[in-house]
Amino acid sequence: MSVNKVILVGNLGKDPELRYTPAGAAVATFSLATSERYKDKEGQSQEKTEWHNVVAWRQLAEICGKYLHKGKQVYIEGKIQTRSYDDRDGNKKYITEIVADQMQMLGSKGNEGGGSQRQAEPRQQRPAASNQSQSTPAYEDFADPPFNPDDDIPF
Amino acid sequence: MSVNKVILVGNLGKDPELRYTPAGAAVATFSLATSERYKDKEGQSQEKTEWHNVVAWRQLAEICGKYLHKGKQVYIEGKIQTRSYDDRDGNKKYITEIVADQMQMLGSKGNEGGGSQRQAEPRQQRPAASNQSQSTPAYEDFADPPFNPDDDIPF
Amino acid sequence: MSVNKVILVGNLGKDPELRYTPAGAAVATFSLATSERYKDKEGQSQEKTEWHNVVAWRQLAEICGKYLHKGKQVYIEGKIQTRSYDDRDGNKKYITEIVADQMQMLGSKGNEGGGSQRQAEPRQQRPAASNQSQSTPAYEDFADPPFNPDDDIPF
Amino acid sequence: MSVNKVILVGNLGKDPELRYTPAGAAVATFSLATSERYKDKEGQSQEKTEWHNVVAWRQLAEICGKYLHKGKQVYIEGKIQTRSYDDRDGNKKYITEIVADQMQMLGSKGNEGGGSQRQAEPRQQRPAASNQSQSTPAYEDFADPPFNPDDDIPF
DNA sequence: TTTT
DNA sequence: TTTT
Repeated sequence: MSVNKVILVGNLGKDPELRYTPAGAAVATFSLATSERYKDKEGQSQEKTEWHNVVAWRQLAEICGKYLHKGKQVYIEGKIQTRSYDDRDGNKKYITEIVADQMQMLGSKGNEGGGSQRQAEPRQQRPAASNQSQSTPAYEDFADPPFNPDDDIPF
Repeated sequence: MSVNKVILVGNLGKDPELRYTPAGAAVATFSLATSERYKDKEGQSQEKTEWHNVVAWRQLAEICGKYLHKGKQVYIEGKIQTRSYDDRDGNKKYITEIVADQMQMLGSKGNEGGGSQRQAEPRQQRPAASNQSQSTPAYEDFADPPFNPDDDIPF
Repeated sequence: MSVNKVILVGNLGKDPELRYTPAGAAVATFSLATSERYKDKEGQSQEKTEWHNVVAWRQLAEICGKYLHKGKQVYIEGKIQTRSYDDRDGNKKYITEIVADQMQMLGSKGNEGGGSQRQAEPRQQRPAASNQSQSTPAYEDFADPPFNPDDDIPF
Repeated sequence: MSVNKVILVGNLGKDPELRYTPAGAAVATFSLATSERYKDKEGQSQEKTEWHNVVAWRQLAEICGKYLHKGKQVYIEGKIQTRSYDDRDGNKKYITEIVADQMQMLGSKGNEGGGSQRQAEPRQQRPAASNQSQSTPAYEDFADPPFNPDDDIPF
């Protein structure tokens, strides 16, 4: 009896992070920028950027991990989800994420943004150790119903 | 060069809050529940509810303030926006909101939820003094480009 | 590399038609009205109604056939598809349809429109013989890739 | 009380046609391809292309006429509209169009498709005489409420 | 053919 | 805090 749908077209701020749950489920996370032009009070054209935390699971995570990179323009369809976690100081914090269920790469050839990779081939996998995200806090009590990754989430 | 679009169909958890900026711009805020059914590991049907902070401005705010109420089912179209504020303890916090640019009341007659008002007529205006939101922190440094409410935001 | 998405909220003009392909795949069709208010040149408020041909397949078709009825308000998500057929006079005609992949009933209790059934229980199944649609022409050369109903479509 | 929304990401099949109503309102039309991959019965990957007739009005029409061209990838948001007309033989025909209310060019630099123009600058205006669309029939009885172009539509 |  |  309800709808929770998000549609984004934007560019990745960094290469995506691809990790695996202990049970082996792939999870990709990346931040996506959308920007909006507007006129300020002086009539000057300004730009405001919104950063979205995007999460993809399983097969879609693998695809994101392989083919997306910093600067890439993508279409994302998903839902909004807010989860809470405790930071190092024990404060409860909330983070809102977009759980992607569809992704389309846009501007195929030549629109590879400012990223370090520009080829259409899969990005090279970086070692897991250097793969720690700074931006997204760890899931402490995770429960994403549709996918049931019944164990710790690696971010 | 980007798209930031949200589509929600859900029910209001409470009556909306309607306030005015010093410059006279109307602002309505309300929380909207969307829920999702899923099967847990035991195969039991479960429900997970997501709460969305919705903000409407100007004419749309007036309409929301007048016609929406607790339990009402609505269609919302808007964009995702995250702003930061400092809580009482001086900690920087972030809140993600849906800035509505379209609202449609659904299920008109008879689907008035569990709210206190059930008529199609405007809800009675409550005194501004009792109108303080608990749920949404004050805007300290607000800048919503399209609307430019150039002064303090009352929540 | 592309997106084809439709989101509709409207009311059924008639009860849906539920049929089965020779291979046993369920197909539901119904027309859905969306309407728009506008001011004419004289400043009079007018209404313009748009009728959408909606098609649902398989499990979603069964649900539509069982629970939807004339007047019911629904949310539909799907894609636009145009197919051609030859009418009785041998003229090539085109019909644009919305192939639904998600449906949500709205305004649950009390918003059952002007239909003949108002209960939440499944609508009674009518005999297949009386089930011929007037409104949607027969598929002659049908190919809906995702579903591959590899045989004649009964409308 | 209803929603009629379309979201497309696709590529233009030709340069857009830009015309003006007698009253001076700009109208741009173009066809947009979206395509979908699927597996056929033999498990072979196939592609199915859907062509959408897109119409834009006024300022958006001018922008489309100036900056879009064959092959360009765009994001379109709008509504579905079906209108009827009589063809040369006096047969009533129906055409379904997407009336755009938002357009975003995608894949900015380098993703200019197979078109004849590849620069970011405005396309050169072609003489109106050579501007007759083959693909979209003339409006005979046109009434687009929000815009009220109160005269003949040039296609 | 629906609904407000 | 809603709704089914």
